[in-house]
Amino acid sequence: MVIIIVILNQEDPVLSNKKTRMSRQRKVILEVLERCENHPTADDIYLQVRKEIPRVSLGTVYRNLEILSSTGIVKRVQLSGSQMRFDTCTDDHGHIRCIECQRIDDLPFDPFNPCENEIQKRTGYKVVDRCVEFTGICPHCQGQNGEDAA
Amino acid sequence: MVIIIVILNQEDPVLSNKKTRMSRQRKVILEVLERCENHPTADDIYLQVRKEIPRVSLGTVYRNLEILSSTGIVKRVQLSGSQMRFDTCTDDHGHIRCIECQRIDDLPFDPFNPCENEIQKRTGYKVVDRCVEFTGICPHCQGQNGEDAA
DNA sequence: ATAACTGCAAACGTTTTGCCAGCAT
DNA sequence: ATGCTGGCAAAACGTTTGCAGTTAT
Repeated sequence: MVIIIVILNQEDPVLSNKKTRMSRQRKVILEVLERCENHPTADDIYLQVRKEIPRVSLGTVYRNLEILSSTGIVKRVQLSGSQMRFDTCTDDHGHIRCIECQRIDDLPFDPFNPCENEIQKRTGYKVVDRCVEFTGICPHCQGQNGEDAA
Repeated sequence: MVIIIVILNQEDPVLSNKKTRMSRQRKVILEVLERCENHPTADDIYLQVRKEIPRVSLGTVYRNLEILSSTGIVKRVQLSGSQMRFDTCTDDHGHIRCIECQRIDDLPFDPFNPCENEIQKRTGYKVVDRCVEFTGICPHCQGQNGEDAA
């Protein structure tokens, strides 16, 4: 993962266009994002970063997430709920959220590939992206209250 | 579509549980929603309703959308962009948004049905809902600036 | 010197809430 | 009389922005 940072410092074509520097704040934000499994919100990230840089501001977190996502290193994912979420993994994949505990997991496969052509054919749209969220009850929560869940 | 309203007045089991009345405002909101093709935002709906009930408030629109969606008559759809969108059609379907003109169309078929079992099997989640948004360029916009789009 | 960056605080847009009055049962 | 409802205004919430000072090149 450090590779990303090194690439950035060494004139990554995408970032060098934007004359972007790898500040301490940005580095930590990226590290948090890589460490985090659960598609954190900006505020989640802020709280994590604060452990390391106590005076960091939420504005800085948002600004950096914006810059990082404009480069494609980070992906903003709009899932249900009122907050934007962020993700380092940029390949297409869906998400599944537990309606009990709110955890969000990645789908282990892409359910859409076979559909894009079909969509293009039937709607006339030229498809450029997709975003999917399933909701359900995760195995753990099914265990906890199997009666409800079933 | 009026059927819905009639049902509501005649003690629809869902709504009668909630002791919900069909007020003029709620009726108009529902009508706007049924007339609207394009997954309107609360504000879109507010502006439409105001044509008929000039003193209606935005709060009322939100309150009613909340009530209607809790009964399942209306579905909140969280798509990209900062605003919630609403939809009368409650059967599962995906959406596709044009990145040029922002219009949103329904997908003419459900690309997920075959996936749910697979997801359940592979993630252990019990799937209860799904939400999908594709983005692309609609046929109209492809025509307008085919060079860009292609 | 320049340009990117930060923290802070204010502003912004969307949604929710509290209050009191009105209306249907 | 009760309780769902509406209008209004304020609050809440997530996010963005302006500013002045700091840091890296």
